[in-house]
Amino acid sequence: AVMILRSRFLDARRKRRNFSKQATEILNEYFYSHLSNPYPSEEAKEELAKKCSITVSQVSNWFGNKRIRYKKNIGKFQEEANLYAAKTAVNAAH
Amino acid sequence: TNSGSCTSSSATTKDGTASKSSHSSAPRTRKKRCPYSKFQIRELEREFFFNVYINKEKRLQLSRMLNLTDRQVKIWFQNRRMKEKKLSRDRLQYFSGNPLL
DNA sequence: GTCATTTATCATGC
DNA sequence: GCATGATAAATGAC
Repeated sequence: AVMILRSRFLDARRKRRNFSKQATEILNEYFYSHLSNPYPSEEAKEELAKKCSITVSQVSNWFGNKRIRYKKNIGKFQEEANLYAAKTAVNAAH
Repeated sequence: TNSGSCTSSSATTKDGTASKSSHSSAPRTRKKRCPYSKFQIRELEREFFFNVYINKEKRLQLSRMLNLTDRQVKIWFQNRRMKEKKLSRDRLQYFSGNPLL
């Protein structure tokens, strides 16, 4: 039984599973509303992790990947950026 | 799988003193990340298992054997310790909320 | 020394 | 076939 858990843990790490739609939504909202400084504090990471039902490490991974991939091709993310910019604007109005 | 593309030499030749020039901002090109070979990893892991912190002496010896710089070996051990710490954290989290225990 | 990070690479999802 | 999450070298703050 222990061996089963152990092996399950070992391959559960690199086996990739996409995050839920809601989780990606939450992460993107934070990223594009902090585009000038997309570096969440440790506390912010914990809160995001809780809201997204993922680990803090996964939040760090997501922001690391997002920052570099956004920087490398801003044009590709322009549409996405506008989308979330509008979304946060609406939220602010409420 | 990768062979000779990354082995030693590239930036190590005479490092530094290139001072010459590159005026003001010398954003010295970040060394390209080159994955280590299976053999290099095996030897590094062997030594890590033996001792999580490596001597300067063994470090030099190992770097020569693996055709890496001392700095690379030093950095590898630092990263490896961080990996071990993260593995511990993940194990704890993974097995903590487990219904079968 | 640790540790967050950058960057390229790896492995998978679809 | 790329998008995406995780990991592996490399840097820099402290």
